[in-house]
Amino acid sequence: MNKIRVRFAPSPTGVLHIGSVRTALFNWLFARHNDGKFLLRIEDTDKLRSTEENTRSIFEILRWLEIDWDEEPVIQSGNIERHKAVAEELVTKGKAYYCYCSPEELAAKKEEALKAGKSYKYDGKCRGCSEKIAGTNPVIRLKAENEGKTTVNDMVQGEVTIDNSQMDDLVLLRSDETPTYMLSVVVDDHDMGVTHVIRGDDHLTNTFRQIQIYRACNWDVPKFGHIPLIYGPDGTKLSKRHGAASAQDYKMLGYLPEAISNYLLRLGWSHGDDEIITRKQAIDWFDFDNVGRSPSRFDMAKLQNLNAHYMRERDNRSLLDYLRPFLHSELSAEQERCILAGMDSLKERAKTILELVDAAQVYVGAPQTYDDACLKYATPQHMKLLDEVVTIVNSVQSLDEQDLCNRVKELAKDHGIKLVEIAQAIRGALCGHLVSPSVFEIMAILGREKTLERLNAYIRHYQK
RNA sequence: GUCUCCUUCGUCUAGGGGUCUAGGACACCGCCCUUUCACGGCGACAACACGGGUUCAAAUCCCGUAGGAGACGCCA
Repeated sequence: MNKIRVRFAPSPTGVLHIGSVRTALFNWLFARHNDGKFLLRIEDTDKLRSTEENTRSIFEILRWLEIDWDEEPVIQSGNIERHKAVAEELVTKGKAYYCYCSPEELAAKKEEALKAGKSYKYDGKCRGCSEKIAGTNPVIRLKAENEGKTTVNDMVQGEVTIDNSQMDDLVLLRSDETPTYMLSVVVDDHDMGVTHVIRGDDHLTNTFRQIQIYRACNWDVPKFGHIPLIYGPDGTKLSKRHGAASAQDYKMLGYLPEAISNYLLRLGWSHGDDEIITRKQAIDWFDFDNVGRSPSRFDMAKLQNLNAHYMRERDNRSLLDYLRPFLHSELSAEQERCILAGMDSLKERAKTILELVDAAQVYVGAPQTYDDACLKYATPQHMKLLDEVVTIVNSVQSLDEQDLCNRVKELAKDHGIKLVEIAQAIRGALCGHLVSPSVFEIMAILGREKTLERLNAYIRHYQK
């Protein structure tokens, strides 16, 4: 029995689109589920737009998402001679031919066809040319079958049939003797022993062209699975202008890889009512029967929700390591101690690492400014209360969250006011704004010295 | 324009002829918890695109219509 072999074949002409990441994930899950191989191929034949840096970032982001590959990645540009040889062989076998039509000539015909309201298709003028005339630069075109119909049994889309009269004599080899994408994919997929081609929906119609190449070469045609594209909230293809479209973008926005994976998996695939799905479950459950055929829209709010979930699930130490690169400076041992101590409460309030970074500022340093909202808790009466809080902080033996809470509650009671009045004033002093974990927890973590500094600074600031 | 695909709550989806007065999740709204914000708990709102068939019975099958998307390169 032949083992399943799938591949992910990005072109390094930019960063990885989030839709490509999903394609990679589906390929990977399919391979792992079936105990097959997941291969990588870098389609760098567009030399002008492909860069080393993009290739590196693709590897990096896949590793980050824990999508590992099984064999040495294939670099497509290394196979150009092979592609060329295949094209020439097809000419000798009478399956392809040299075409001497100039681009201008073709453009004119195309325009004419368009004007007449007809769809353009190469007219096959050079179909008889099996010889290469010395000193010329013809392209090689495939002699497409245009009788009958071709049906693909797609793993996602089901049976798709096209009339072969639609088929075009596509270019296999350009006039500069470089292979076209159509030729390269087919040859490489064949040479790599790819059994299942899983890719974006946008390739569905290309599939029929590629099948023709497989047939001309007399090669086994792999199975195909075309997964629907991901759209933005407005229903058009997700792109940069929707805010973030690449995996890198989401990484920088502070999303965890496991959240992105989980979200992408559920976008277009389902397993009953399950929403939170571990890697292991994903591998166990993944199959193409449950991949939807309709395109889906990217929903940032749901991603955030999942991210919040996975942040709460992460242990505090790993979260601390995670937020380091987002910080402006190195953390001191003391700052680390505080953040770690307060992490349980911090992570519960953050949906992204970026938000966690903001929330952690309480433990990085004293507030530089105070939000206007603090004004509400900066009246002379509040200052008097804070003076008493200072007294409490000075008088207790050590700062304990529960103990502080009890004492301040007592204080509120004595003054006949609600706890919130004092708590918010303290919060303003500690954080510079009015949203944070428990102020008593913060005081206990910060310790007496820093707590007093911040309380006094606040009092001084508003007493002027 | 031609070809191909798609169409269940705002969004992601469950559903594969009767168990659907259509289930879950996110978002939104309300309540509870509460020192703020979150978390958590409870609840509300909310969908089978439309029109024809087939059938005792259709969200589920068939055919149209409309809308959306993708492909039509010597880009990948």
